Amino acid sequence: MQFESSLINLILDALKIITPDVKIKPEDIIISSSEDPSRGDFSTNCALKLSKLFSLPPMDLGQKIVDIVLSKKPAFLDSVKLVSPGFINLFLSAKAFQGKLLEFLENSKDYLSPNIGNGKKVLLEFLSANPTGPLTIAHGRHAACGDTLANILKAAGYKVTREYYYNDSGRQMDILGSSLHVRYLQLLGERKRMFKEGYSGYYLQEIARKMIEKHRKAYSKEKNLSIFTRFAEKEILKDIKEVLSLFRIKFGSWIKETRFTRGAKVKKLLAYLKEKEETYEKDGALWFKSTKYNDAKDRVLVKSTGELTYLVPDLAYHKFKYERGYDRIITILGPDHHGYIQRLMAGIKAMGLDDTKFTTKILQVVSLYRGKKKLRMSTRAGEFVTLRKVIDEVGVDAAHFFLCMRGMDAPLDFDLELAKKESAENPVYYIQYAHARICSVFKFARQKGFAIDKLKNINLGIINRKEEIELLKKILGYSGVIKRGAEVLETQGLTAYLLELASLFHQYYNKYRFITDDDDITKARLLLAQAVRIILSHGLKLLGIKSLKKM
RNA sequence: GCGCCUGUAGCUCAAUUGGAUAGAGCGCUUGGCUACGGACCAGGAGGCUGGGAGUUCAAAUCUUCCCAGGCGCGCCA
Repeated sequence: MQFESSLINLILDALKIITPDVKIKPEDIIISSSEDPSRGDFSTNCALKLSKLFSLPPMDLGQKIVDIVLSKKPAFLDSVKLVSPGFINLFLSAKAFQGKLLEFLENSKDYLSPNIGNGKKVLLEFLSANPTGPLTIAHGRHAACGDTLANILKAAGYKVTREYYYNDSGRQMDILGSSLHVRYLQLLGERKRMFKEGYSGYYLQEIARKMIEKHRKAYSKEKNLSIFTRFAEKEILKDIKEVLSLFRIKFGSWIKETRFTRGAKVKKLLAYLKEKEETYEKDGALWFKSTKYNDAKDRVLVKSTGELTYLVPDLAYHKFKYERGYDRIITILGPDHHGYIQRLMAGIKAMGLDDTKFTTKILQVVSLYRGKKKLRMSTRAGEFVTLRKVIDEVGVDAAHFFLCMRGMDAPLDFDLELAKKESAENPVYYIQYAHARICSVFKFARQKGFAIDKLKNINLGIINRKEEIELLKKILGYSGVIKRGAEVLETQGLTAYLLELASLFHQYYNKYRFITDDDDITKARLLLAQAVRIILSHGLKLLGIKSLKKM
């Protein structure tokens, strides 16, 4: 069991003694680890928070809690101190920490995975780039963050499905097909110019070349351009999947929009909304009363031409998400979609679905720099650095780390030149180096006759130096980081934590030796290093980064 | 104009979601390699958290008004 749980129970018991009839839940007691040693190992603000409920001044309530806790003298506590304005600082014994190290090594799973998910099913939709061009660095951020978030959720005990939804029809896809058509005819020698809205990127020329290789002139007189759309879609998706595979990311589910544009599903959905009086007709179009659900304005569902708007298949898609029985449905969207969320939410409510299961996260933009120069990006104009190129330049590991390093709602500056120039001092190398260093220590230890997996009769009482306790505290804090990441749906807590852990390890390494003349000390310290290694490796894996034995 | 996001050290960003003295990295600067890997470590300088008012034991965090930047506001997708 984690220290926090034991401490919460301790406080709860004390509160029960003070006033038996006041009901306090474990969630009401917040135990936080202290960064300043003078404030103990952990502290709680419960006396401040609960002072009104108990109608006692914080210091008085705090004193009562402290008195009761002290009277019990639990073995793992050294001392308890009340500090103005009402914080209670808890000092744990070194022995308590030593015991946890042993527990960690014997059953590390419990300390790596907080299990707040309880096997609940989560659908995480992310990336969902339409197949109109190669993936860019912005897509890379969606891919890296989404994937790591899925890993964190899984580590926290959820069952996660990664889903990719894309448009394979509609105006943009038509333009894509027409653009390929132009390139195709150009390559066959026709004098034809790319139209204004067309996709003029180089990749369509390559795809046109492939089409000629495969079909020669067969489609030179073709009037139905959907042949071209399908061909482009297929090639671009192939490229996207290839890059994702390079980027070590795998989706469990790929969903096409056309699945929801045809057949009975749409008719049924529209009929349902009509019956529930969520719609009305105006100017020959069918409107959705989304303002009923806090949308800024009502939205068209069926255009006066009889065509569907984007919203309709998307609503059908979200209904499909619910039909598959997920407990939570999370979608990561780009900032250009934030205006869309309200109407989607409105639709979910109008369809009678449980909107509390549904969460959207907006992932902010990435600006790519080469030194001071900002690189402009436009898929249509074909001006961009592809994700593939970025991976080539800075490597998969560094790319993953940098893209997961910032909060989702903070815009990210990604400087290629800096990433290359600094590659020797990259944070990701700093962490990987800590891991490699530990492996190297183990190798040396083995030569001296200490095999890490065969250590027995360890006297962990030797682990009692300030730096060692600090490392242990950090180690034990890992599952809390995972828990929090799963709660707030962020990746950057994990990257920050791993940097801190690596830093503590490097500090320790520089100050103390692992292999010493004293066998007991050697063994105990090797076990400490092993715990650090297990966490580094686990955390890096969640980030899609390799743990290296040698660098 | 309306809506969303952002504003913290020279730069890029944190801050246990309202906690105690606001922290890292880069850059700048002073030091440290005859033992497990120097891709490392120890120290220093650098702040009115964009500005004002409010809420309370406690505000970078919440409310409100300004200022600055980004994005969105189609019978596009």
